[in-house]
Amino acid sequence: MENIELARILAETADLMEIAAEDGFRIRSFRNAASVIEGYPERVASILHDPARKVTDIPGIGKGIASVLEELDKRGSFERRDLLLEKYPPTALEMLRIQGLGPKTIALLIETFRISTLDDLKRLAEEQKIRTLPRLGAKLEEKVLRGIEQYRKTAGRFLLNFAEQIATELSQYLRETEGVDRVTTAGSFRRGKETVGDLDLLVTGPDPVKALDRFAAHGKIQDMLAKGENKASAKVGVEGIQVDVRTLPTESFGAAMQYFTGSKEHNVALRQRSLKMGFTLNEYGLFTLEGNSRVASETEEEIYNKLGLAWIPPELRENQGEIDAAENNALPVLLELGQMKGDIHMHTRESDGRASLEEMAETARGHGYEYIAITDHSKALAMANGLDETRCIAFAQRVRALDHSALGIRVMSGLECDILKDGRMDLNDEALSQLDLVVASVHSYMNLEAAEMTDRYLACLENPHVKVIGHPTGRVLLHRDAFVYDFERIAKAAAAKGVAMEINASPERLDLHASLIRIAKSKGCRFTISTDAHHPKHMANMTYGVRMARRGWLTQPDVLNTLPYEQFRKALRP
DNA sequence: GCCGTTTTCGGCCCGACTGTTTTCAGTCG
Repeated sequence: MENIELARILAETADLMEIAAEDGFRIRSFRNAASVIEGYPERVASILHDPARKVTDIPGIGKGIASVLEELDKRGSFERRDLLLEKYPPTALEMLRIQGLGPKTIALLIETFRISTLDDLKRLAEEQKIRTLPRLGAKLEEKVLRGIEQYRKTAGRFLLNFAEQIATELSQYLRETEGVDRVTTAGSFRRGKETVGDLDLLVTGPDPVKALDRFAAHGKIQDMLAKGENKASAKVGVEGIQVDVRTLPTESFGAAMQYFTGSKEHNVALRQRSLKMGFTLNEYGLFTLEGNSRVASETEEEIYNKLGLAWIPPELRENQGEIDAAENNALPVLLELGQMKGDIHMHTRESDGRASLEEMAETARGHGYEYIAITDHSKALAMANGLDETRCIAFAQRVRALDHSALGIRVMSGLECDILKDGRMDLNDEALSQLDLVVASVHSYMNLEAAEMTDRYLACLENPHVKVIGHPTGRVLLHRDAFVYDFERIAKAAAAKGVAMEINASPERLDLHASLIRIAKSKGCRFTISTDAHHPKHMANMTYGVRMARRGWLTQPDVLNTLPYEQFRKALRP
């Protein structure tokens, strides 16, 4: 079992334990173990199998969790979890995802009404049964109905990092098939969309059909939906992500890539263009309307070129002006991951990070960065152990003392400072003035009316110490919608003040999303891309932020942290 | 359940909001 799966099962068990009202500290230990394992640089299962090693050497793993891990490794579950699942339906875990419902209410609802599905829950709310229970009322019923709707809207989609893990694993596996040359990912994953509904894998080679048999034999296949000569579909893993594998003759590889990468809108526009030019385009190639002879099919470049277009990077294929740009040779030279010179939003153990500043600096060096900024939370985020003025100043001094010589990389002393309800900063100007970089973020009062939220951001921009707006819309993918406010106005004001907009690269956020990036750019904004890393491992998420920037048509000069250190400092709001 | 020790127990992170209450339990971050 992979680390991420072990982690997921431990975290889910913690959820069930919470519903069962077990000891809070024990629950926290399970959660902590899950997060440690998720971020552990080595395969925990390998340590379990190595008699010379002990999992209890991993901090956060003691005797109890060690035996749980052993049982998990052997049979995929463990006794405590089995007992909990007997008592509560697995859908109880889904109910926890509904905003406004917590473990106590869920336990009460399950015990009182014996409900087991989300539909049952929905019916309870509609029939106004929830309000018959003590301390629960009409407002909660409304909230539950809204919450179920939101949950259903996002179910069946997966985060980019999860999709990437499955795609990488299956591609490597299929590539080992005899007769297979090439396995590539198409679809929304290739376009870098922030969430992915299903994965499309394209297989070519002299004898690609064997790949379908091999796919069907993979241990993670839960449910084989279809399998024929050219295509197989299956639900994969406990999460049930749908994976489609298609086999293709080598000569139609380019056409298939083009066709299955999409988007649908881009392809429709491209096919219309083909018809006008006397061609027809499908997944096998570009053909003449008269005589049906093949014009192009082996590579995407060929197809685009025959249609009078420059090759269009997948991230732009949304029919949002890219076809015109390709026709006029006006496509942007998109930002590349290798151009990033620093990561300037990250946390350490000083607030809610999991590593020391030295460890973060070392990992950043490994990524080849010239500089980083340490931006721990401010005091309003009490649960994250946020810094007050005194701690902030002391920590900044410590960072300064270590910068450069001791850490081998430029380290800026920064802060992710909360924007209070009225737009004031959480820490006073005296403390903020001592810092190299203040990222201002909203973490509270997220449901303000649009006008009030707009005023809040406008007020925040007035503070001269604010250099970057962190995760500007607050969205959490598959979980929480973006804040509602006048984004154009804020973007314009930020551009005028020289405040950069962050593209938060965390796969849970990917905030800003592409259309807002384009709006902000059109208003004159510049950007930073940062991972918001709470663990050294998270610094690798930069790739997702860059993909999002590419979807927003950004080029190297748009992004401040592509600049060398001195220039970066000068480019920040003065 | 983990950890650290003044080492086999006792501490472990908590402030604020919401909706229901009329003093607070549950949820969220």
